[in-house]
Amino acid sequence: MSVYDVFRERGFIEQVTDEPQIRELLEQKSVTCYIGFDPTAASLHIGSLVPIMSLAHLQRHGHRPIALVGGGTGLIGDPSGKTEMRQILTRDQIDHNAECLKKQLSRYIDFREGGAVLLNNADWLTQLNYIEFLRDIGRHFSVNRMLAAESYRVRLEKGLNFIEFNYMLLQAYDFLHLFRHYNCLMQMGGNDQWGNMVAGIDLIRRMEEKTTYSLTFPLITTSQGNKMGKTEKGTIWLDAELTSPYEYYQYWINTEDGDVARFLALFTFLPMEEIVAVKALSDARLNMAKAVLAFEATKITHGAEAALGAFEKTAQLFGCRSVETGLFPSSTIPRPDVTGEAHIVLPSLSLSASGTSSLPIERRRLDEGIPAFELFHETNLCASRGEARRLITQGGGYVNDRQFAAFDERIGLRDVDERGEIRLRKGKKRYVILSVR
RNA sequence: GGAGGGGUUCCCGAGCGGUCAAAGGGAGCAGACUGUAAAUCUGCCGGCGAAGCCUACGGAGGUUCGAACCCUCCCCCCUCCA
Repeated sequence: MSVYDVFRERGFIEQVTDEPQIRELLEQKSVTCYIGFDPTAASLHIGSLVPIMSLAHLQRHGHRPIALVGGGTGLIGDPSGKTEMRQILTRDQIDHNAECLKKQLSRYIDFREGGAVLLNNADWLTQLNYIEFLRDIGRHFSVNRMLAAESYRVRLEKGLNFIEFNYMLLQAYDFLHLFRHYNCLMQMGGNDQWGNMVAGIDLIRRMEEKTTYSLTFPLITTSQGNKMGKTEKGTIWLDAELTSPYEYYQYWINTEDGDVARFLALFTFLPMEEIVAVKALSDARLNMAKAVLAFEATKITHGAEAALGAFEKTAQLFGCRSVETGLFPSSTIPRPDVTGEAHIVLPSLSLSASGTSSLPIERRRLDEGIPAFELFHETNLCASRGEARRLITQGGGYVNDRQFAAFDERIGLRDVDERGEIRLRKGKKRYVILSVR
């Protein structure tokens, strides 16, 4: 089975330039393909996971992926898919971000000798000479046709800056450069990149008289129509410092019912035969599928140990529901023991020890007791005391799973559990753990 | 450069001298129902322990007992013309 079939089957493909030829191409032993990543931030987020996974699949099938960090194009700003001009970052910021992305990408793809290649287009773009570039490259572009491109047409209504208008040329030039120096035959990317990718293909045809290809990924949205990885609380980053493995795990476990199978296909490596079975699941067993999704996705991004930590913390906070042995046999998520009845035996480790944030609190403050709403504010569970008061009055505040009777009820020593911790909870999902010292 | 139209709380968007912490919608938060899902219903949704006070309607001044609303200057955005 070729990667192309894998892409098809798992939902990675939105558009391709030439299906039969690309299929044939990818059946060969080692093809070089590239994807660009914008260094607009110091970390990638879930939105970049589809491209990342595609590179990983390519590599698993013996091809050579090139991850191109847009250190040079980042200085310009891609207008595609954006309604407003992007904030222009400084050279230093871009360089810093590009470095960070390199590190991050190497968690998914093997860049060691002979493996994938990691490049930064700043290396060649910043060397360009304006006049030469116009004469050699610019002359191959028709402004009329560029204006017809979807990405520019949208922006024409809002205002398109000249600097951004050049983005397409630079990206096309990247492809040309990679074709010449790395024999890169295909570019992949989000569907909003289609125009830029095709521009590269045209440029290569004109200058080198060779045919190259491109493949775009669908823009992944949830069945609610929301962009992946953006929650109201902010972006879900791939960097453990910015989004903890636990939060990452939680993001996935909160996947909507209708998205579970699709996401398992895109964001895990579990075999499709197992994923297809999700259709038959409902209720509790569908939630098991979500746990598997969360576990596998977390494992890919943060490693097995972190995934296990997130799994355990989740089990402790939300109660342990183990995944049946028969479901997703390929997943390494912890299972009930052989009898199939008992719950997973979890080490009763302190929650704060399971790699999650906990806040210290001094014992003597608990002697007198602290009014609940004050503590909720202090721990950032609520943005203001007023909000905390309202929350608790309405029944949304809990200590150790006990709902407060009054907003100014005092939290004191009697609320400390045997592990020396106090668990504050807001609603169903937000926890803060206080460890007494 | 000229002419016109705008900038209101997280977003959209009403308000055009007191009754405005500012309609309505969206988002968000919580409760109920559930499955840490969705949908639905209910409540909340600037800050301060309450009556009250403070901070807010692009910025700075001014008129007025009183200004988001009127006047002046400035800044920013959009449309048309050049």
